[in-house]
Amino acid sequence: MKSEGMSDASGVMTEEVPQAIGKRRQIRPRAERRQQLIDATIRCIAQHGLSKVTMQMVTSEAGLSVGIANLHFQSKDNLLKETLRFVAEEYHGGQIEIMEGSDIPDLGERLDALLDFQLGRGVTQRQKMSVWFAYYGEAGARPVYQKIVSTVDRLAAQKLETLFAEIIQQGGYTDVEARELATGYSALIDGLHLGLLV
Amino acid sequence: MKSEGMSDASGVMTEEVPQAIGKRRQIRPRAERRQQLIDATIRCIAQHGLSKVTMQMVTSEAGLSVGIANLHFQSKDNLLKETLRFVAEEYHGGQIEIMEGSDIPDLGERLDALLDFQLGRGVTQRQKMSVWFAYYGEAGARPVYQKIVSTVDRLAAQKLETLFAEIIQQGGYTDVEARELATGYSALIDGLHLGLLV
DNA sequence: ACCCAGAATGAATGAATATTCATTCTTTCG
DNA sequence: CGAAAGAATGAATATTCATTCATTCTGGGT
Repeated sequence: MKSEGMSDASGVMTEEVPQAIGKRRQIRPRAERRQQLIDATIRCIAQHGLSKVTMQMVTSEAGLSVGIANLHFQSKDNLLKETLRFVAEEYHGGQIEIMEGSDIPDLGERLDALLDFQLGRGVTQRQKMSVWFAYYGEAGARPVYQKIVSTVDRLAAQKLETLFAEIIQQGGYTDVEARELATGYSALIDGLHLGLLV
Repeated sequence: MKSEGMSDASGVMTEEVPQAIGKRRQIRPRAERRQQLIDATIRCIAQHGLSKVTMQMVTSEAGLSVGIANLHFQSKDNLLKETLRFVAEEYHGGQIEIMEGSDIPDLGERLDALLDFQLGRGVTQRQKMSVWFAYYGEAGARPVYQKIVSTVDRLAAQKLETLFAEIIQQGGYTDVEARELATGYSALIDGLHLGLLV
């Protein structure tokens, strides 16, 4: 090892390197840095594709140094896994909150709110969707991803089925199975999202 | 450069390496080798995921030497691009053939045949689907993929809309838009495929 | 003011992997 | 048969990238 005491070897021009103004090293709590890195990862996946993401890319997108991702996430694999977990939980968490939220009493309106949430646009939403499908593409080959996605997926499907069941009961409809309705609805939404990506 | 004339430096034990019996070098036409490599690529993507595929992996899956992929496809990127093109064209080509095939006169039956084709199982079909979605995940970030997919997609959508229009006319239905029906149908099928992957 | 725990940095390292190309092998055609 | 064309091989090379870790820095506690 031994790294030649260089930095500032000149003794002159010790002006902190003029570059980007006020870029002092900042110390922040662990949780905050983790989130910062996950957000950067999402943007990178959306912009370059899961298979082209590198640690350099993510850390510089976050405005931090290369080593920091390993410091907080141990490995690249783990960073990607945690990023998927975050997106999955946020997406499905949002849905579940709407579905069981008692702040919207009318069931029909609740369904509308759900649709709004699922199809609502905005850069962020679009980026999250890119990430979501990037992982879907790898899920077949990676049990870890599959587990994360399916766990959270199943829960949302459950809630959706319940919502449909309530609507069916309240409206006195017949000839409709809540289960099938929920499956079809989910598939339709997923398919529409896919269409938006291309 | 300069490669030190070594090979067989020992001078003894020059027994052709007994390994796998009868593995003589085979010379085949360009087109055949290309297809062989594309098929191997599909299997590799389905099994390991797009981001983990390596040239070693693909060529050895094909039972050939490392260099051959670059010989026939110039680069890895190109091999992947051509693989996507193949899957896209096969999948949509199959659909289109069914939709405009005059060998099934009844329109309803034709729709059934389409469904069969789209949801029909089998290892191969499943592998192709994995590949399909792996690329979808990257499509947002890669104009090249997006172009291939959307071109072929648009064509199939067109044909599907026509089929629905015919059915609507023949059945004398009203209150239905062929365009919307086609969009919904496609989204539903895509969504169901996604569900199958997890 | 001084200390130090822990946060952050980034040059260096090494492993993984795409690509090249000199050489070897097959087949075809005169 | 002999030579030429070009297909195939795989060791060597070049590149890209994750990961490590010695060093530097920061801010709170005394």
